[in-house]
Amino acid sequence: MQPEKEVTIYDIAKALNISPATVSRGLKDHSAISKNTRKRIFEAAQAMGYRFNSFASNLRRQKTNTIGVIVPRLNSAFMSDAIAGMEKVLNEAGYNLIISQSLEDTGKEEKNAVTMFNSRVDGLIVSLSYNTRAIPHFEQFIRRGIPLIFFDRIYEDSECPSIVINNYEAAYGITTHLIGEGCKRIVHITGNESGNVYRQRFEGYRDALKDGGIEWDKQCLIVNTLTSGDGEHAAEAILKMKRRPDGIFVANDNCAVSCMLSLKRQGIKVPDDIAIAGFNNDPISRVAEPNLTTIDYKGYEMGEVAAKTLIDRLNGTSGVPITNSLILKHEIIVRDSSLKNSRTKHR
Amino acid sequence: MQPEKEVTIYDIAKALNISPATVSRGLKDHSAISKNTRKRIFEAAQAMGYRFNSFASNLRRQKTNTIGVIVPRLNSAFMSDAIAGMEKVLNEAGYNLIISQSLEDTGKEEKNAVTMFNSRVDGLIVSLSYNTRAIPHFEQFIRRGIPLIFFDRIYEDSECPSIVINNYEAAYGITTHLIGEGCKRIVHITGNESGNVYRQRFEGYRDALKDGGIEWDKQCLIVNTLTSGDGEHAAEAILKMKRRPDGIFVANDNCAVSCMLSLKRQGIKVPDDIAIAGFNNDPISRVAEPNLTTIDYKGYEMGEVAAKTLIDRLNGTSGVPITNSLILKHEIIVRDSSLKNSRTKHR
DNA sequence: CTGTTAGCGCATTCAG
DNA sequence: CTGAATGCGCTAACAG
Repeated sequence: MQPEKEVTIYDIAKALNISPATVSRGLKDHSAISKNTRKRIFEAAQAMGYRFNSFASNLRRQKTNTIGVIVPRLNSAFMSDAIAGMEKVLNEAGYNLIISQSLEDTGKEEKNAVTMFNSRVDGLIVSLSYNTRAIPHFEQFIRRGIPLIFFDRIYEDSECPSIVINNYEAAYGITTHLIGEGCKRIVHITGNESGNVYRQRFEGYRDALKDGGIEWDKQCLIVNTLTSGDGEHAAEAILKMKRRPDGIFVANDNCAVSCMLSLKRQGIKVPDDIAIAGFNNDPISRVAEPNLTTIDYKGYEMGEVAAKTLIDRLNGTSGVPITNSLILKHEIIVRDSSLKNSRTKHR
Repeated sequence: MQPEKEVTIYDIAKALNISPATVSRGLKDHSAISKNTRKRIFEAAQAMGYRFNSFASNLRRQKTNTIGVIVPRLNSAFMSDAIAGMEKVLNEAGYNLIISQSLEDTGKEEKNAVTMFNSRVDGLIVSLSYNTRAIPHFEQFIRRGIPLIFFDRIYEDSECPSIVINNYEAAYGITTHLIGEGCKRIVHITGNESGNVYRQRFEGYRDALKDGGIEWDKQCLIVNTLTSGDGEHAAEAILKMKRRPDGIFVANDNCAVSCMLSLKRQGIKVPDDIAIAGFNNDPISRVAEPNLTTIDYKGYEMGEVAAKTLIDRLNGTSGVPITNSLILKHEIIVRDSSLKNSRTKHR
């Protein structure tokens, strides 16, 4: 089968005996084209199988109507929600999305950034990879005036708008909850402390201990990459501790669940021997037994807000200062994995 | 801060006193440019902050180096694996990806197809949405000679290459396993039977029953959309059945797990009262208690293969027939949720 | 090995 | 309300 030839506005113009300029305007509903001509143009375009050439348009207009998104991974409940939220808002505003994942690798993140740059995205929404500590690869965007928005895993030293939750407060709250349930010795399993997310969760945990009258013990901090494998290793480490903890606060649900299951396999009772709390309200937290106490925050909303903030910047009357950072709400979801007291009370 | 002006190959040419054509060639490592000139060009480009304009290039070459991907959803373990596999292969081959999700809505799938078409993707990889039964929205690609590859949820009546597993065989195998564990009455929970995936799983189940000497009973088929909500409803329905089943084969893990948890909440023992098996080997299947027996198939590999098949088509010496469809391997993963016999034996 | 030339399809200024 | 003319930046003949 022969590939059909592309139809251009010139072809339409010729067919209708008008000029290409008129066709171009008619196609984009320019007000200065008569209703009738416009109608004829649309009909001809339809009939001839015309398709808009966005490359020519982009080249001409020096704009792409494309937004780049770089995230650590797509395959988490939080992230795919966030992306769904962005897609909705940006599509409605007439933008397309190019999505790529850094797979928690700063090198790949840099390459992704180059691709986005060369694709001349009109704006960029980023959640940083695990180890990224500096953002020279994003500075070219800032220099060229291309709006850059961070969400969740943000770069704190930049002027860019950032959409986050209050990780400190969430961690403080959930740790306080564990203390309220009677935990005296609480281990914290978390990720690289140099990023905003895990550092703040750690700080919230630490301060909650202090304010709860529990002395902070270095032994109680386990830092890894929060994979499920890490959860199992952490469980081993915990079982080997001289002073065994009676509570664990893990900075993500995946790791929390695998840690919990490992502990259970070794005969530990959860929450009686050790109470456990996670972070993210991943669906997995509702499947694990006992169900996992965790922090809920809305990925979809975060995506929407990030996208809206970006659109503000794109349309923004420059000079007018726009809200720089937004802190969205979170919620502590208390489930069985941490309910020491309530168990005693109820049974 | 002033946005910097764009540097073009003309600027580089002027700076080096050579022609733009030479710069263009040098930049893409054309063999007919001396090593020395090439080096000077790269250095100048670097120094001047040049960035390649893919729109101009695309416009000129009538190619985009972009591949479109349309899938039902991104947020399943299988799908994000598949996409990771594609991304790897296609990136290495110099292609970019535009990804979009139909959210199981044929209407959105159609819109996505239009976007891809207007973005002039060089090729398209598709897994169909739940209800899609006809593909007029993809015919324009075929007409224009743009390679189209289906994977997993394929369109069976098309000439397009398809990458799948043998759903029939997998379902047959896992049902036979349930029968081997002593199940006499096995319910099948599945999705819309008009798509290849769920129809074949149903047929495999039905034939396994027949070959296992179990009479096929219409009552035992529950069709829904396989969400976790559907799993709960299915559990209710099962509990209301006059003849209660002793086995359930669910066409996806998510639904299987929520069904299993609902049954457990109602006091059913799994696997003793009812054995359960799922499909997909989703991480959730290893978290649920008991661990879920399921079918493993490799999303990553499927993505890689789909991408490679596409690349073959793109480079393909036309006329040479290329393998049209590929059937990848699957594996039955037996876990506790279906081990009636073994339990008896071991304890 | 390098240069000249032309045009990909569209949007926009300016002139009617 | 419409048309003529120009160029966005790059690539690929073709010609040295």
